[in-house]
Amino acid sequence: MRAAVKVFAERGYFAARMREVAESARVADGTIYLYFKGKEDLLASILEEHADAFLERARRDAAATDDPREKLRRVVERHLVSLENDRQLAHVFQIELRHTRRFLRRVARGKVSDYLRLLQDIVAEGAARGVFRRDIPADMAARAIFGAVDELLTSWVLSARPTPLAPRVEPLLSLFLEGLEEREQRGRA
Amino acid sequence: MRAAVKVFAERGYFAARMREVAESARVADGTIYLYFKGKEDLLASILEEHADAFLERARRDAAATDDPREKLRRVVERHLVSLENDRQLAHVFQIELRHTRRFLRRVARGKVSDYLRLLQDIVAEGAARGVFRRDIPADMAARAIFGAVDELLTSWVLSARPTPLAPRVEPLLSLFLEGLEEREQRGRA
Amino acid sequence: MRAAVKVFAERGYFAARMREVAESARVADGTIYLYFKGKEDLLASILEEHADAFLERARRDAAATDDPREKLRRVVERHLVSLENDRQLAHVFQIELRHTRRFLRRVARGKVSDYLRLLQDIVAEGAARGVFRRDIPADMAARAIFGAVDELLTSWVLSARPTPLAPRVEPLLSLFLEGLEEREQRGRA
Amino acid sequence: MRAAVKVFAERGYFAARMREVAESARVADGTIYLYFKGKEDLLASILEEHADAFLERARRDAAATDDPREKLRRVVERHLVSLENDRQLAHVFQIELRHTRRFLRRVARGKVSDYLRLLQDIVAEGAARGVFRRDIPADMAARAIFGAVDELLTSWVLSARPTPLAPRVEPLLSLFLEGLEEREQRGRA
DNA sequence: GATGAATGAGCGTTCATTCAT
DNA sequence: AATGAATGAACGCTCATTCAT
Repeated sequence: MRAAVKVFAERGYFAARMREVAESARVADGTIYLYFKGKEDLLASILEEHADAFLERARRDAAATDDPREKLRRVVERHLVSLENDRQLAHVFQIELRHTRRFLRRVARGKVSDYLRLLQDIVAEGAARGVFRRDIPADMAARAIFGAVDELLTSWVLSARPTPLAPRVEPLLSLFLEGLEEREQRGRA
Repeated sequence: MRAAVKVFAERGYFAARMREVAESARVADGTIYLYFKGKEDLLASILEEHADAFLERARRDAAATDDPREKLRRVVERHLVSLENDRQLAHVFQIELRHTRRFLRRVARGKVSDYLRLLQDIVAEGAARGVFRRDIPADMAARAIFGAVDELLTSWVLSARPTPLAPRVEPLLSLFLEGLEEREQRGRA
Repeated sequence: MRAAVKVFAERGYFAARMREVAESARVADGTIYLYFKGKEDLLASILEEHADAFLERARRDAAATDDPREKLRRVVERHLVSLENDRQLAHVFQIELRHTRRFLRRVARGKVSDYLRLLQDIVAEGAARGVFRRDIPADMAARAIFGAVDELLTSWVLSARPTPLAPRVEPLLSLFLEGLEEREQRGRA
Repeated sequence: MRAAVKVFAERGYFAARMREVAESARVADGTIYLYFKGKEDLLASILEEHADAFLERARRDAAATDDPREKLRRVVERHLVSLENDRQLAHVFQIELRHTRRFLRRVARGKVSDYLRLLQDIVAEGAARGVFRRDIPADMAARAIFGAVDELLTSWVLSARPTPLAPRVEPLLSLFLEGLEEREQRGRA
């Protein structure tokens, strides 16, 4: 699977040949099919494995603090840092995972939904506690945050000379938080 | 080209057959090649035509007002409404345009850059005028806004029962603007 | 199709490569698929074309005489001579057409049924006219004759130094006719 | 081997997977190769085992009587009944054994030759004794009889609702014998 | 300009067989 | 003897593109 991430990142999913994946993994062509149903299943498995692990960690990060603002910060940081640490995986996640409509709809979007729900819950919780504005729909806020982070990562992946992502967390969060906070919270922020 | 949008939207770029496009356009297979270099050029041409038209309109929208906040509002609204009015085109823009790395990098991202520059200029102008915060990098703000709108559109395209997009403009703008504004502006907002 | 008969006869259906067929026909690989659905359809088409033509001629041969014994003679002769004149086709008919159960049952046997019916009708007519015995079921007699001819052809196809088939018609017919004839006919035969 | 007969009969030789045979025999994939050289050898072994046993019994049947007509009757009956009692085996014999030219020529036809020789010897003996006609070549008569029985069996195997084969022996024999017998014998028959 | 018959390169996957354990 | 994970050769078919008409 590591070999597949490498080959998919280097050549792109469609240009990648199963033979290349096999060679990269130092196994015979057929061996791949003992563990994966086919090329698409290989891609789906990469998603599953890493997305689940990421979601798990993100949920734990969020649970480790009480402040919804801090929860958001940690989740976004986790998102950016996870993929910054593995550029090949980032490539696969930001580009290769979006290839066919069917795949996007059935597989990739399932994981995105889980992630969006996590963000949405944090926002809704903040709204319930009076920390965040109530007039912004939580699902839209979640989607906006995800979209912003996703776009940041895509441009990072596509850029020839990528800049570090960690320093982006603060300004990005600041952008969203200052907007999400209730008036009275602003003095404190 | 209209036929191509239709077929690409219905079947997906890779599943779409040039023959289907030809049939849909009621011409012979070879005729397409009199006007387009090939399948990819067909996709690129769709992008070119609509992206340029959209950018043109968005720039005019922005130029029609002086207030940077209002500029952002009009551009975002133009973006959402343009694609809401043509779901097949939206499909192609949000999904099919992102298929191969090469295409994404060379073609699609070129247009995105132009669009990002428009947003960035508005943000920078706002910052220069003291309407927007100066501590948020304009390019990052532009990317965040584009990412949020893009994600909104993607989920709209993928959703089975899409909700109208126009009502999303206000809350989305509010989310970003309240965060982007300088402290002293907030009283007024 | 002639090229396919050649290649199938020389290499066998399974060992035959579509590329070989294409080369033999001096067309590109893909061209075959403009006229045939696939490899199996190519085989089926060979059968259809020749079996129908043979049946047509056999029926005409039979209709050209009134004597059931003579009808049988002409049909059997037509059968043997048709394939003796085209050893490659004979090969395909006797060997390659029997490859998969599904094919045998659905395609090849359909034509055999038509042929058996022709033989059976002749036998039944002879029985009705009192020329042939009535105590031999016509379908069984038809199958026995077909089986005998078929076996003769198979061994001819498989033999390294095949002997002419035409001289076999008389003794074979004699073998069957003497048995099929009513007692009283025998004096004359 | 029993497992192989079952799987070959159910799926066909080519569609049969060695794994299925192994599973059906409740052994591991590799175990088959301890006893058979490969898939084709497995098929050949099935043929060997049953064909030899059949030939043995057929020869004994023939030797048990003196009358060439009775010899033929017993051999044909043995042939039909042997396979009628084991439909899966019959399937393999009538269909699956004829798949590749090489196999047919080298393996299957060897046994057929032995069988033809048995029939031929009976016919020749009958001719020598004056029981059968001398003007019918014994090898052709043998082939005709074999072909008729073979065709009977093939149609029985392919038929969805097979009729019993035993009652076919008498009419079939009658068909051949009446034709084979010398004039003077006919009064007695 | 328009046609559409012909092209032919390109590849995921299967499965009989092997062999280290 | 038995296992079963690993092997890797082998191939039918698709479809974007071309070009003679």
